[in-house]
Amino acid sequence: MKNSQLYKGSLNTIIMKLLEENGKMYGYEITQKVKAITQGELNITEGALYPALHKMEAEGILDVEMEKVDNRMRKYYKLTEAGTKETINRLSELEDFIRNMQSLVSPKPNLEF
Amino acid sequence: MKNSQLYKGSLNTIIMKLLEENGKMYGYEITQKVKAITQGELNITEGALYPALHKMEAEGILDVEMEKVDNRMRKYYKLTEAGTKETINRLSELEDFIRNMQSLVSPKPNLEF
DNA sequence: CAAATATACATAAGATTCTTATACATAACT
DNA sequence: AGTTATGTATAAGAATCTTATGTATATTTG
Repeated sequence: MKNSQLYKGSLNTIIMKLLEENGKMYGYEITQKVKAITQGELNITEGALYPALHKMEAEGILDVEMEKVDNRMRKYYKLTEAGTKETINRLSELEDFIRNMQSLVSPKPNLEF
Repeated sequence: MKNSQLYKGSLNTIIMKLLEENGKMYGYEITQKVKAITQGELNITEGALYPALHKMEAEGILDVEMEKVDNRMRKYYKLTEAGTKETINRLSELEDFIRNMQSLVSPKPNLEF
């Protein structure tokens, strides 16, 4: 994804959130969207992306729909019903994660005194 | 660490930040501190912690100091000079990471219109 | 007082996730 | 004609973590 190890473990959540927002997307589109949103800071590699998509499909999180555009094949992915539910959990976990990390790096002043 | 995959890759940053803040700490103390700060949400396992500490020591990020307390051994870790510099980078990366993740999950409204 | 829990460190096997490299194919640009 | 962009795919290896186990002392609890 980039040099920072921190993104490890966040790819599925990112994909699910983008699909929740955009209905359906294809792999290459996801990489470009993420690059655009993060202003080039986060580049998802194909070696990480495609296995992740395949796994989520196998798990019943995603559905696939093939489409031929400009003589090139596209595989559109969208969330299944179970995937939509799981996305809610993932986003909630992400909020907790961010909150916990912020607590760790910028501890609140002790309000008891 | 917990059930959420999101913490994967953040352990070293957490350790470094705690050591920057507290001067020196030993392994068990780190696990308890993290548990307290996150109100029990994040539990660092020994299987993750000790190899991480040993690796950072080997990389010159941490220094070790043994101490015997109550007839039990403690290994205190503290940041080396190089470790202190690296901590600044890591914390900066963490800020970027959190900012990017927030952009991805809660995209800002387009201000061009 | 015996058993369980807390304190304290350590490692090994396996799972998961990612990087790096490679592969194939078409379209567009230079 | 060659490079870049678009588009998907996989395989080998690295890195990080989980789970399980091991050792040892101190404290609490039934």
